[in-house]
Amino acid sequence: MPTGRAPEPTVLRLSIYLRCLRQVHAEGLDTISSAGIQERTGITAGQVRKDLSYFGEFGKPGLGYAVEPLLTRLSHIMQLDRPRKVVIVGAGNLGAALAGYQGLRSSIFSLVAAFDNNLSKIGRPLWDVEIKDVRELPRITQEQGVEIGIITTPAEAAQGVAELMAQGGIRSILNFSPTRIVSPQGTTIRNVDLMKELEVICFYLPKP
Amino acid sequence: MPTGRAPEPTVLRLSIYLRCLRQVHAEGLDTISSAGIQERTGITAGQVRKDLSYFGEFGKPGLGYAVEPLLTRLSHIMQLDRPRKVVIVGAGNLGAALAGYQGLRSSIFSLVAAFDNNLSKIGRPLWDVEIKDVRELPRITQEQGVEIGIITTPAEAAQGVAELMAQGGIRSILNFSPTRIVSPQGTTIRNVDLMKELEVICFYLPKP
DNA sequence: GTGAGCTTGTGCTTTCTTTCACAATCTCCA
DNA sequence: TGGAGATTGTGAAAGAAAGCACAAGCTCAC
Repeated sequence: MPTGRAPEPTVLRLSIYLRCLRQVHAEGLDTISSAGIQERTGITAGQVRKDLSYFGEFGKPGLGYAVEPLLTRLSHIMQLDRPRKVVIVGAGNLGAALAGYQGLRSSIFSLVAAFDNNLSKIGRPLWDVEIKDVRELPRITQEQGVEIGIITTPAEAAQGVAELMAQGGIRSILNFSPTRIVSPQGTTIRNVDLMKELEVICFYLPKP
Repeated sequence: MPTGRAPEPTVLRLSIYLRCLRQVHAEGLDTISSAGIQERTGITAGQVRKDLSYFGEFGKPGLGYAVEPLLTRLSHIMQLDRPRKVVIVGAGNLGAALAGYQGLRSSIFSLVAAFDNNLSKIGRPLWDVEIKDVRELPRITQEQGVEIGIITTPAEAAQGVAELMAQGGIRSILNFSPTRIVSPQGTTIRNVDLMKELEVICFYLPKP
């Protein structure tokens, strides 16, 4: 097991391995080799082995990896082995769509509230939660022990929301707004930028 | 100007520069330095200069970059200088949210249709387009010259949809379904994996 | 018990990115 | 016109990630 901590690209792939393992497990297989993972994920076998080796020795030579134990270990490493509460700020189209997402009603994630600053939305139901005033965010997230925040507001509001979240004890933020947020002290931010993806895809369109 | 083509990380940043430049332009500035871009985007000035240098010499020493010309040049490089037609397949929550996205009704992108395979959805309106039978996709995209496809179906359907898209002449695909798609010959795929983002964010939660 | 056959973990090599630093170039004001 | 000040473009160095190849280890059939 290497000494330093895993590089970011490895962490991104961990989530892919996890999905693969869940599927393999559902299919009833007990064991899978790095070559088998390559076949299902497209990630080369060598890469798989190197990635996993950052966290320990999980495989048996000649046999491969035992699916269930590896699933358990990886879930633990990814900190997906206990429930996490999530809030969404910005009850527009995207916010509403994400709020309805089944992945936020799983054994791991649960959506506890949605927030907006638009008075005509506040108080209304959104799927199975109620839209609350964003000014209540710090109090509510603190009280409920919310750890993850999702931002789906317009760009102008994003920085302020991130700060409210930090104030409310949220440590990890997923930002869908098309702007850079300067991380409040102690928080991690990941950006998902739909417009960027759309533009980048154009770059790769065949040149005339 | 370096000979080879730009590395992928550079292309991703190009889109960020573009957004920054649009904003700076809207503010009425004529000129911006790499340091100025760093201030607004967080990308280091040296990185900015190197990225841009892959495509030409756009700046003037002592002055910086002329905003409008650079905007034009970058738009051209990203192939964002002419309209692109887009279709969405999968009229669920996420598909519907994306279909309503203003960015798909801009001077560059226009949404021409949404598709689904669910009979109860086919024929219904979705914002300003109609939901059509996915089996009509190849014909319609071919006729209309659609270049970009967005997949928001469940995982099981994604591969088949990608193939229909390829058949309909689509060359670039944005895949939101939580699965790996094997690119049909001649198409580029970019994946946006929401569940993955959510899981990865957990990894970065402070360890207890 | 033993050997054939897989498959892992990992050091080494190669490739890809980022950072650094500075000569060259341009502007602008006196 | 000339010189101070700013800022670029880029080669060279450092750093990060991916690919490779193989010794070591495990299994299983006979």
